Amino acid sequence: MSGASLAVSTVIFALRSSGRFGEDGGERGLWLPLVRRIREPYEGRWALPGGPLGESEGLAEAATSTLAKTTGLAPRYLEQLYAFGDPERSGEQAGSAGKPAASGDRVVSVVYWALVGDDEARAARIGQNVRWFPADDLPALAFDHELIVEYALWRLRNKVEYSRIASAFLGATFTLAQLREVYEAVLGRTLDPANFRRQIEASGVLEDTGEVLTGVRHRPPRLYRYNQAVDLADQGPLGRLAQK
Amino acid sequence: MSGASLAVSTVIFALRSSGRFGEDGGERGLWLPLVRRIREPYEGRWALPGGPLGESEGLAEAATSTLAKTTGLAPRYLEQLYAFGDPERSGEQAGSAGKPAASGDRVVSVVYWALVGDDEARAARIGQNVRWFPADDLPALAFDHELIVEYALWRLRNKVEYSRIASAFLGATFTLAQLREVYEAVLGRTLDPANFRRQIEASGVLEDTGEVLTGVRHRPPRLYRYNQAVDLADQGPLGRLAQK
DNA sequence: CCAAAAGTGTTTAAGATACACCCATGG
DNA sequence: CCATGGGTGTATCTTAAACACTTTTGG
Repeated sequence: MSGASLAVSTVIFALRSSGRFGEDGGERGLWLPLVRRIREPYEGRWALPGGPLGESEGLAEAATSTLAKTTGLAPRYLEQLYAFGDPERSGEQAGSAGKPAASGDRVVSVVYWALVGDDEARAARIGQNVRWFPADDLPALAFDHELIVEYALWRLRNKVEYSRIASAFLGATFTLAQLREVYEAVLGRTLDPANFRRQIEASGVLEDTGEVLTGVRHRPPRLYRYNQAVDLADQGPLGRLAQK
Repeated sequence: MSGASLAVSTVIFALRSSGRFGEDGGERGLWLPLVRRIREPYEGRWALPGGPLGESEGLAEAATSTLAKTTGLAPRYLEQLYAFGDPERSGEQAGSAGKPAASGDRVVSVVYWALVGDDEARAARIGQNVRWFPADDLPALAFDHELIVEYALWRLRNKVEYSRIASAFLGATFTLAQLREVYEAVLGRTLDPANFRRQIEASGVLEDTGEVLTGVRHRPPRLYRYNQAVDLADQGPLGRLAQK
């Protein structure tokens, strides 16, 4: 009936220090895992993890299972990005040295984007054909995956400014400085600590745990947690559907 | 390979006076065309227009062709809304008297939303099983289409505030009052004419045509057109892809 | 001249930004 | 007591909202 087969792919973001992945220190930045293609088309190129949609699987469910298979992680946040379905998107890319696909295999990809926690990503099991890359320094990708990653980054940077998704990169409790560092890394610019504090407090998304973080060689910062009543990401009527 | 067939549906919005469709006068409001289902499941119920994805058709292309088949219209604006693919979404709805679907026919729907012009919608050819309904007073719909329409309305109302999509409801040139009426109808509240003028002027999306609209029994208003250089709807990296 | 909507000006309030300054802890 | 980041106060700038007022047409 339908003229296309259906796949689900996921853009997975983690926030890590910019040295080698798994080490501490240095600037924090966004990283994402890619898988190396072992078949034509684009054999040998890096691509977004994904796979065909299972018979009785929901779309978000398929994205979650891809994420688990690739990294062994569960997403802290998951949202649909876009459905890509141009007939030519499996073919050659302009200016690319990649091998063009044989035509006839039409694939529509429903793409999700996910955020995983800092600590969890560190412990992520990594397979033979899986590697993490800095989001701002990617190799040439298969298919139209470069456009997809670019769009996912754009969505993430927009959304971090009007929702509380930044919390997905952190643990259950955190200091305002840690939260601010997430914002700074995602947005790529520094923020005034004083004004950041006021903005977050005014938004009402934080709760004071009453505890402080000790062991630092300066005044101990308070620990906060996110207010459960505030939705992780405002998606309107889709809210109940998105994070079930 | 894939366990689901693929369909493309479209939520089509027109802005019309709230009397009977095709007449003048009264409040302006959003209307949308629905088609009556002539087969199980949900036979006799109203549903969003749509159909299976053609073999060599792009997703947006399929949405446009559905729109043409249903209303004879070309969209002034078209954007992907969401891909719906829960395995149970073809089944019965809670509290509904509709007939549940036979299971086994899994359908993933990529849904688009479209805006059509006032004047064009008036001349739209209407088929036997197609009827326009006010967006705020819909009958019970088939499948999960009520949720889909609700989400489309939410997106439209959000987007009208930070993009220039309102122009899609108007002709090539228009007065500020006409533009304001579009905003008021979509948002469902009145806006201060003085402040509206300043906001729009400050945003830089309008160009003065130098002409005025005559024949009104008060001071003739200026006619404006939209600045081509400003993108119709900011979709970031997808901009080039969205309106091609 | 009058009604009606176009268009301008002004006042006020709210929000964002910049930055000075005090606080509390480890060493 | 000093260095360091946590946390507070405040002056300033920008933007949005409310609303009085002037302008220009048709009747």
